[in-house]
Amino acid sequence: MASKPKAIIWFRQDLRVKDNPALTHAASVGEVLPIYILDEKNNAGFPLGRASRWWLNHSLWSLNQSLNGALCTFRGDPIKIIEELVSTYQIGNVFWNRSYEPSQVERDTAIKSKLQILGIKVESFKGSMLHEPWEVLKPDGHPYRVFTPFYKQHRIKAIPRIDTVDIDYLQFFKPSQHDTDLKSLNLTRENDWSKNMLSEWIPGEKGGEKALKLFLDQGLFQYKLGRDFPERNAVSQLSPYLHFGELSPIRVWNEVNNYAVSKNLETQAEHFYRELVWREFSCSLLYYFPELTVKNINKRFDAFPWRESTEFLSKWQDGETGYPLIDAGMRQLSRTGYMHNRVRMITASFLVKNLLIDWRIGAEWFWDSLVDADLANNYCSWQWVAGSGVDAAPYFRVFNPVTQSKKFDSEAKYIKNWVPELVPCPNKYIHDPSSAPSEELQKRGIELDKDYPSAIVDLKTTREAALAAYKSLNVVSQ
DNA sequence: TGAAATGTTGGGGCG
DNA sequence: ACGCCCCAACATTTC
Repeated sequence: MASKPKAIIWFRQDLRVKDNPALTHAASVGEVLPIYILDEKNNAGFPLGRASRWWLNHSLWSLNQSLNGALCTFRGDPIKIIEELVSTYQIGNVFWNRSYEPSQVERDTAIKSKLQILGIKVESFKGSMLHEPWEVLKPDGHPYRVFTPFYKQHRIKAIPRIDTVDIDYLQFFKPSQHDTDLKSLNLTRENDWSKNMLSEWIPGEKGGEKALKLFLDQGLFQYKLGRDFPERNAVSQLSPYLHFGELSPIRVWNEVNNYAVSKNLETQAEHFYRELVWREFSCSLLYYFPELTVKNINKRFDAFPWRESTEFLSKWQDGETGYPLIDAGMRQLSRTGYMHNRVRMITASFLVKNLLIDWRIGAEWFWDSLVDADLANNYCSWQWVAGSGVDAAPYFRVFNPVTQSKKFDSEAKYIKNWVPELVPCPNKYIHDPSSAPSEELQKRGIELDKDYPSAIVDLKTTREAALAAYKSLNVVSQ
């Protein structure tokens, strides 16, 4: 008896049902086996961080719901697992949406050719990017190294169409001989932190839809200027959904575009597109410069005199630097797996330029802590801040956390939210308590180094030291 | 997707 | 009335 043709959809960073071309194609073949493989070996050097594992766990759970419980999860080497599945259950087709990290590209290429030798039909699709790295190149065929021309080139290209599949018509089959339970992945453990995370986030496709609607309602109209203010709800907070592919960038682009056109918000939207294109730019950079996660793109930085200071590092990580905006950001990160974009730049600048700690160490902390931890975005951004990347911030651009605080959190709402011990502090001193006369703080019941740390470094002298260190590299600047 | 130092200008106080 | 100084406020430059 001839059974129906079967297809595997291998979910990776596309944990959604809507606008998922690999799923659509699998559905068109016949019966579908949706799988996810936790491939920890592939992330050599970059094992999933604790925030990522938490998010992934909930996202897979949510995807399984959307697939009526048909999702099968495995851990181990994808080639072995897929090979075994196709031979055990006579599966003729394997589909996935492409990933672009160097180790993923290498792995997927090997899997594709091995399965093809076995006579399996394998096809991969564009599902995570508006345009893939090889679709946005300079006229001479080389990759862009500067954002603005990349952006211009990117923007003139037509945005791809949205793919749709009606989930009710999907027919699944169960691999009866395997343990495919999500729990066996052991991704996360329940504790106080994870409980709090559940009050902050709704991972998964539905949560993504909700976040997108919220952004259209409350963020987009004030995006251009408002996104600089950490206490205003102007940023999209879509990054984790885009990283895990719970929202497709094509859908996000289209929804924002439709809404912006109907409400005359095109200028605001354009600034949001820039951020989407930064994501694509980072993806392209990592694709063409695969070592940027471990090495300075600008080789002159190899001689940089980084300082080893576990004491400063842990104070930065714990949000105990004595600079309230820095501490607010770092505590938001630890507590919620997220930090507002501007505050990311300021905290990163502080680590690299005021504490002179290697950007790779900061990147590693963010990688572990962020729910939107993304290899390309994270490491490109850190190199950008450090000044060691392509098209990076000039080395002399040192953020002053106190000035930034007064400018972008003038009422200290963000600070008070994350550094509650400073709530009684007078507004005049809250951006830099160490500069306050101690009796002024005592009046409000605050004692430095007891209730809140005094500043761990002096901004002026550390800034000068950073400039001197950078100068010693003879980095060419504008 | 800076900040600080330096330069310039112009109004007001004052002799 | 006038020049001089002071010093914001703003602009430019330098790091």
